[in-house]
Amino acid sequence: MDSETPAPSDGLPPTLLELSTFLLARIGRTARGRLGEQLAERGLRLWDMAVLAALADFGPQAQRDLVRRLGIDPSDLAKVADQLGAAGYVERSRDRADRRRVSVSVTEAGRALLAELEARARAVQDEVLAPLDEGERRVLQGLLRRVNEGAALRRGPV
Amino acid sequence: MDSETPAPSDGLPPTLLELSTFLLARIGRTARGRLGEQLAERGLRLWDMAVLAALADFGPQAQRDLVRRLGIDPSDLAKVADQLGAAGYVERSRDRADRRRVSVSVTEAGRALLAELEARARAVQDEVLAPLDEGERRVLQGLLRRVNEGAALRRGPV
DNA sequence: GAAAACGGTGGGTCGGAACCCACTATAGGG
DNA sequence: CCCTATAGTGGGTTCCGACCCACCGTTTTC
Repeated sequence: MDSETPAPSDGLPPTLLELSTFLLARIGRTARGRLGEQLAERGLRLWDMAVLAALADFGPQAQRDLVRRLGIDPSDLAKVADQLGAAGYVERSRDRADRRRVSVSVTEAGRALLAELEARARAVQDEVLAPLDEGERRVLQGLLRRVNEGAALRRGPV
Repeated sequence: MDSETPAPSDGLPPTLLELSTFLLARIGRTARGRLGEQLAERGLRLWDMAVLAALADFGPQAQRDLVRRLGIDPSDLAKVADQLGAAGYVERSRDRADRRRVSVSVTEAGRALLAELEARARAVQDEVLAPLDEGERRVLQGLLRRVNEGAALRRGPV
């Protein structure tokens, strides 16, 4: 099943294990990597999922709004939207009120895709958080939310 | 102080915020990034710190042991060791018993550097975990340790 | 309307991390 | 001895994410 884990044969330096920073970095990287793999199977990347989610949650909006909301580079968003559009997951139309703007919306196919991606993300969660029981996972989730909201998060990435 | 946070102007899609995977990825990335910056100020990268920590915690050892312990690529380790050696943070000598092996050990300067890096890492922690009080941080740390030990972690990175 | 500001694109750079291969030197087994 | 395996090195390649600039069309301002 998971015979391909040549990971650190465990004996990571305690000095590092005591640093939450390191654990967060390490575990976060795992999560990101695994999720990335799942998305890659569909030819997608993290930003694609983020954009779909934003559209599903907040409804159709101009790219500039997505840019602000997600902190993505406008130029990069253009590419993502382009690809999602070509695949039929989103639709783009120029805003009639302000023709500079391009309004983006999810299609049905897009919603379906997002649902599938969510399922995959949860599957990854189950793998990564395997050592924790239900209650503990909720606690973790709560703490992570607080940390996430607590400002100090880095610019840029999802 | 931290006026340069053009981060997602907050309004990340709830769909994503419900996924621990995403929060872990996002927060982990922040932690990694911030820590990376600190190390960069010294011209170092994460691996350098990991290697120093491993040597400090487990004593002098051959590169092959570091390779197994940390899951780093032998070739990459060679480069890291090289750089650390040149800067005087580690010493390398051929093992007399088996002259293929290169035994690596931290110098005093190396230990001092490691101590400083630890301090910086803790500072980063304080920033990132700002929203949590002492008790919560301990809980988080405990959960992260469990997750980390719980196998399913990805190969490779620190 | 001319000039400045804005939304969106296309094209490209940069840096980091992981990975891989070919090669040297040494060790150890038959 | 010869042959294979092991330890370490040097020199790459590849991939990705972030970032940046020059540019077009549109809108707003005066």
